[in-house]
Amino acid sequence: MAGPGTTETGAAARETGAAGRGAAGASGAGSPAPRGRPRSEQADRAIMAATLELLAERGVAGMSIEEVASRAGVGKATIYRRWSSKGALALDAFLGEFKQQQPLPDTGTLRGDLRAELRAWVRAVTRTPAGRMLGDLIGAAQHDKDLAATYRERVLEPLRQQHRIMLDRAIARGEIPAGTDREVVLDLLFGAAQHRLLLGHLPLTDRFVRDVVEVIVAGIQSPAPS
Amino acid sequence: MAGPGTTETGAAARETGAAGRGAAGASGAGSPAPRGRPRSEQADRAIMAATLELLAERGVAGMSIEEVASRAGVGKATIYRRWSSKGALALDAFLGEFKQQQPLPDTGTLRGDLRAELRAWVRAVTRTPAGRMLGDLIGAAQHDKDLAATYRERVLEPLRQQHRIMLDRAIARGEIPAGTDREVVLDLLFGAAQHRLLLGHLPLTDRFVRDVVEVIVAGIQSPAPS
Amino acid sequence: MAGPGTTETGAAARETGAAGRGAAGASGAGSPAPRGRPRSEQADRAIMAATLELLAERGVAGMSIEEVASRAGVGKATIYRRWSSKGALALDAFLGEFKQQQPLPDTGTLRGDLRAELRAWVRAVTRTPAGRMLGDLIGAAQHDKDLAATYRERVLEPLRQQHRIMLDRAIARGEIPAGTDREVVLDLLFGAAQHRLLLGHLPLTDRFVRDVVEVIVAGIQSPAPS
Amino acid sequence: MAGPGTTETGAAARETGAAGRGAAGASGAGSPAPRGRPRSEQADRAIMAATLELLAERGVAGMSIEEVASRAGVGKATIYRRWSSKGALALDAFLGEFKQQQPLPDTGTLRGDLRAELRAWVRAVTRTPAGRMLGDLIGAAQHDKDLAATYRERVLEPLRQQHRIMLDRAIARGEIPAGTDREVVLDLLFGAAQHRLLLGHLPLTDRFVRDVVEVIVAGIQSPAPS
DNA sequence: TCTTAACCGAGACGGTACGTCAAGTCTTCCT
DNA sequence: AGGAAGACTTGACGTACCGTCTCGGTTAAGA
Repeated sequence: MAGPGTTETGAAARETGAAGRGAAGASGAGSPAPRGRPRSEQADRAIMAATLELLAERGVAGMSIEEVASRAGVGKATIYRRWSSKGALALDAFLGEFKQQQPLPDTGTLRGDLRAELRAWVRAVTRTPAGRMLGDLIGAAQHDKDLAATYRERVLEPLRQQHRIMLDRAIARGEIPAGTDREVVLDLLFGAAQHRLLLGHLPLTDRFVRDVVEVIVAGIQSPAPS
Repeated sequence: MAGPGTTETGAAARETGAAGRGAAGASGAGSPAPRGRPRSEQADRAIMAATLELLAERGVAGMSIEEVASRAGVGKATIYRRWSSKGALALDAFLGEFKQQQPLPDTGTLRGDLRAELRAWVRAVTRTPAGRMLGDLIGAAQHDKDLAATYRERVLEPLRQQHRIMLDRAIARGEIPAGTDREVVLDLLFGAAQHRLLLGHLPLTDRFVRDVVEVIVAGIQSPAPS
Repeated sequence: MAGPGTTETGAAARETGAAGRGAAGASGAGSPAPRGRPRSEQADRAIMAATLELLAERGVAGMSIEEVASRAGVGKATIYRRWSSKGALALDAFLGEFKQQQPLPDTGTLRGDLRAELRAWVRAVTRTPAGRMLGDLIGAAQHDKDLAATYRERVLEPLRQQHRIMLDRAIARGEIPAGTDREVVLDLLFGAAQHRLLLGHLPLTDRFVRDVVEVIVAGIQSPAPS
Repeated sequence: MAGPGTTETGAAARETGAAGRGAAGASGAGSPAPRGRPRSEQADRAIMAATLELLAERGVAGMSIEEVASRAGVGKATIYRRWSSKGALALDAFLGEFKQQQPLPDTGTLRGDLRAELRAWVRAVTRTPAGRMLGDLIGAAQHDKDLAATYRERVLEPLRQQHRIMLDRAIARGEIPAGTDREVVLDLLFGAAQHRLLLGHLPLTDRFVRDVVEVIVAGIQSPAPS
C-alpha cells in the first residue's frame, strides 16, 4: 500500500507501479502491459531501509541520495527512477513508519477521543524519529511545491479524515453543535501541538495535551457570550 | 537594533561585537579601541538589500551566499564576517521587514484584541513576502539548532511577550480566570494559523480568524462541564 | 562478406555466426546444429543503418550503443550479441562503406598506378564520411588492442595486399629494383596522406598526391648516391 | 613556459595566464591587475604529476578527471578551472615530457640530419610513454576540434619549424633543388613513421628509418625521369 | 504436435564518470 | 585591519552510458 513510487512527482513511472498492483487482469481493462525487466522489490526494500537509517541519523537535509544509494548497495539511477526528489523519498520512508501509529480511538466522549488522538500524535513525534522527520519534511515542503502537495495528500488528509469521524460522532451524540466547523477544530488541535514541535519553545507534555483539549471542547460546546 | 551581526550564531566574529559593546580598555571609558578599517555600512545595506531581493525571488533554500555577494558587490568573506550562516542572514533580513508589522492592539475586549492581533499576523504573512520567508525560516530551523534558538529569541519571544500583555489585561478586566495558562492560549491562537500557513491545506481567511478567536475565547471563559 | 559478427573480438558468438552461414548440411561435417531462433537479418540491417547515421553525425566517440539501439528499434543485448564493442560495430559499419571504393588500378606504369590508388583513397576520405570515420577508428584503436588488430586485419592488410601487387608488377616490368622494400614504399605513400588526414595541418590536394608519388617513384628508381 | 592554462580552449582564464607572463610592468600598459587569490602553483604541479602517472598507466581514454583530482589531492573544479577538457590536460602533460627530446641536429648532410631527427623521434615514441600518449592524443583530437588545433599549434608546428630549417640548410648547401616542397618532404618523413606508430602493423626499426630517409633523399635529389 | 533453445524488444540493474554548483575558508592586493 | 576578488577543498547534484540481467514473447528445428 505504501509502496515506492507512490510519492512520485514526475509523471513517468506511474504505469509501472499501477501495473504492478492491478496488473494483467483477464478483463480487457487499462493495464498497459509492464514491458521490460520489472523493478526489483529487493532494491525497494534496501532503499527504504537505508533512507530510514539516514533520516534518523541526520535528518532530511543532512541525508544525501548518494549515501542512500551507497548504503542500500544500489545505483543512484535506481533511486531516481522511483522518486523524483530527496523529499519524496523521505516522505515515503516516513509514511511507512508514522502512519500506523495513529489509531482512531473511540472512548465514548469527544474529550476522551481528542485526548487519545493528540496523545498518540505527541507520543509518535517525541518518542520516535518521526518527530524530527516530520519537522524536516514540513521544512522541506516550504520550498518544494510537489512535496507539499504530496504531504497534504498522503499524510495530512488521511489523518484529518480520521479525525473528522471523531467529530462527526460527537455531533451525532449531541455533544457539540451540528454546525461546528470541523476544520477549525482540527487546526486548533494539531496546530497548537505542531507549533511546539516545530519551534521547540515549550515541551509537548501530557498537561499540555489536556489543556489544549479542554479549551477546545469548552469552546465549541458553549459558544462564548457575545 | 536590528543591525547586522546580531544574529550571529557561530563563534568567530563575536569578539568584534563584544568589543563594540563591552570594554577592554584600561581606561574607565567604554571605547575599546576599534583598530583597523571600520566595517562599511554601505556593505551592510547592500547585503541586506540583495538578501531581501533573493529571499523574495527564491526563498531561503533557493538563495546562495554566492549570489548575495555578487549582487551586493561584496566579497563572500564580508558576509561571513557578519553572519555565520545563510539562515542567520535570512533571519536578519526577514526581521527588518516583519517586526514592525505586528502592533499591540488595545480594543478593550480580549476578543477584539485577539482578532486584531491575529488579523495583523495573517495580513503580514499573506500580503507580503514575509509569509514565504517565515515558512522557509521555520523549515531551515528544523536542521539548524542555532537558527532555531535565534528564531525563538528574536522573533517568537518578542511577539509572545506582546501577546501575554493582552492576556494579562483580560485577566485584569476579569474577562478570563486568573489561572489561565497563557502559553496554551497563544499556542492555540498562532499554532492554528501557522498550521495553515505551513501546510497550505486551507486558506487564512478573516472567517478563519474569527472562528479561531471565538473558540478560544469561549473555551477559556467558560470551562467545559466535566 | 561484410556481415555482422565478423568483426567480433570476443570469443563468444563465433560459432553461431559461422553456423548460420555455412553448416547445417546433412553431410558428415562438423555442423554444430544451429538450434533456436535464427538471428534476425532485419535487426542486422537496422543496426548497420543506425550506426552509419550516428557515425556520420557524431563520430565514433560521440555515438553510444544506447542510441544505436534506440534508433534501430532494437534491444541493446541484440547489438552486444553481435559485436563485442563500439569500435567493432563502427568498424564493420565503416567497412561496408569504404571497401569497394578502393579499386586496383592498372595504368601500365608505377607512377600511374600509385597516383590512381592514392587519389582514390584521398577522394574516399575527403568526399565521404569515411574520412571522419577512419580518423575516429584509428583514434579508438589507440586504446583498444582488439580493435587495432581487427583494423589491421580487415582494413589495412587487404588494402596493402592490393598495393603490393602494383609494386610487384612494377618490378616485373623492370621499373624498380627487385630488392625494393615494398612495405616502406607503402608506408611512405599512405603514411604521408594519413598524416594530413589525421592532423589536418594541410589539405589533401591533387597536387599533394602528385608530389608524393613523384618523390617516391624517383626515390626508388634511382638510389641516391651515397 | 609550458605552464598550465596555456592549452585552454575556453576563454575564461586567459587573463591570468597573460598577467603571469606580461604582468605588472611599471608602465601604464595593459596588465589587467590579477585580482583575487592567485592560482596555486603547487596545485599545478600536483595535477601535472598525477596526469602523467595516469597517462602512462592507462592512456588518455582510460584516465578520468576524477582520478587525476583524487591523486593530486585537488578538487575537480581546480582542474576544470585550468583546462577545459581531458584532452587539453593530457596534451599539456605530454608536452612537458616530449618537447625537449627533439633536438635540431646538424650533421652537415641532409641524409645525416634527417636520419638523426627521425631516429630521435622514433626513440622518443618507442622508448618512453610518449609514444602511447601521442597516439592517444591524435586519437582524441579526431573528435575534439579544439584539441586538434592546439595539437597543431603546440606540438606539430614547433617541430616542423625545426625541420624546415634542416631542409633550408640542404638547399643552401645545394644538396636539393630550391623549389623542393618542404611540406611534402616532412609529411613523407613523419607520416611514414607515424603510420607505423598508430597502426602498429610493422616495427619502427633503425632499418626502417634508414630506408625511409634513403628513398626521400634520393627522390628529391634526382627527379624521376618522366 | 509438442519441446526446447536461442532469439527478440524493453527496460531495470549496479556502476563510473561526467561537468556544475555552492559551501565555507584562505590568500592576495588595495584602501 | 577591513574590503573585494577570486582562488581553494569538499562533496553532492542529476544525467548519460556502460555492459549485464530479467521479463514476456516469438520463431524455428528436432523429438
